[in-house]
Amino acid sequence: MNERIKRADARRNEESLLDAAAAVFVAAGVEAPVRDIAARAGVGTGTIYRHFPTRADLIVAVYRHQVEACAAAGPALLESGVTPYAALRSWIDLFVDFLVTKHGLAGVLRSDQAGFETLHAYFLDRLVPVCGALLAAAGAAGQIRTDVDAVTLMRGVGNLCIGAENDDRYDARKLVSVLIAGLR
Amino acid sequence: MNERIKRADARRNEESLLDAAAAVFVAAGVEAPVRDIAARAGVGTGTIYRHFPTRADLIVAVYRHQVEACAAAGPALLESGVTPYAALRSWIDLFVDFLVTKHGLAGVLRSDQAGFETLHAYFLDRLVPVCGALLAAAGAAGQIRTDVDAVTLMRGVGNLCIGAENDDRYDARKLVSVLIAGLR
DNA sequence: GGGCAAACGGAACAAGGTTCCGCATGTTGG
DNA sequence: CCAACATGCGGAACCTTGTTCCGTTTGCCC
Repeated sequence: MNERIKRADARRNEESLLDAAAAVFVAAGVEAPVRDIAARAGVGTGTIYRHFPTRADLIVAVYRHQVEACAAAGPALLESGVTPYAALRSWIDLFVDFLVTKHGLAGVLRSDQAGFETLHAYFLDRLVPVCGALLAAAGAAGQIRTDVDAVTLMRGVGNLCIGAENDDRYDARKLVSVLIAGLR
Repeated sequence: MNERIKRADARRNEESLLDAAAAVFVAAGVEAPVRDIAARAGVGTGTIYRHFPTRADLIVAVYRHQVEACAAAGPALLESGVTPYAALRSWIDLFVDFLVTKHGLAGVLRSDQAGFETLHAYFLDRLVPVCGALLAAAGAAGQIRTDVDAVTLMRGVGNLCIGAENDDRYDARKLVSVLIAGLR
């Protein structure tokens, strides 16, 4: 049972939708209405739901590449020769950069609204193991306390990034760096 | 121009609404629908809006006492004889306890949805100066770095508390304590 | 008791996510 | 090349939730 062959128009539409969604997310944030994305892609709303069962799945699809890149960066940093703590710090920076530049993503990540479990689960499943490896290495090297687990740290960092974009009195990056400093 | 005298039924309804809202918030979280609160109080939805111009105002009214108590605790802690850093830490603990026990409050605090500016503004206006005093004292005593301002710290702590209630893999209190440790 | 401003209830509206279904259109066997 | 039909499409309709509006009710004061 390999993947079903889709009709050509269906594949084209899926493509358009991903492009449109990416553009709208940049312009209006991740919380942009589904109708706007459909309009931008030149399709009906029903078409979105045939390709992506829920808004969250669309978001996951749009950012999948970047999440994968972030996940891949973890092991690479660990093997790059710097200390485990420095690797952890750099990796967290990557993650924060990713979140902070995606208008509203962090906010929607923590949302417990129905339908966002997919999004949440994907991020956690993909990134927690990577973070865990970095934490374990730094812990084993005696550079940080060992009583903070990867899930908690990832969610904490994600939470700190919420709202970072529309308030210049709030400096998420600095707070994250304070938090990581507190791990020592 | 002292406050207008309200009709007896109006006063009674405002009372019922506050009670009902408090009860519903405990049972179903701060994000419970306005209609549920109205039903519980035995009034129409219009009545809510006559007393509280928006959902956020109702939330503020319900928690005003506790916020005031938290604000008052700041100066008290500073004068209690412990070091400024210990006072800061204790005060943050109070704030975290407050947030973590109010299902969904932290999340809504962060929300940039229209209509929640009131809520946001109230919390910040009331608590930031208190936090600022504690930070300044600890900074002057040379116990912490001085490049993190009160607004940022308050929002960071608030953010860390988001989602603390429905996920036992996430330990908001521990993260906050790591963050405060990172201030040293 | 009567008049009137204050307050009320809940229907109606707006906005956003999601579902549904009649119609259109690729695809494929002949 | 054509016809048959499964696949996919559009967008109206539905649901939930915040908010507004307005005809009706009710407390207060004389």
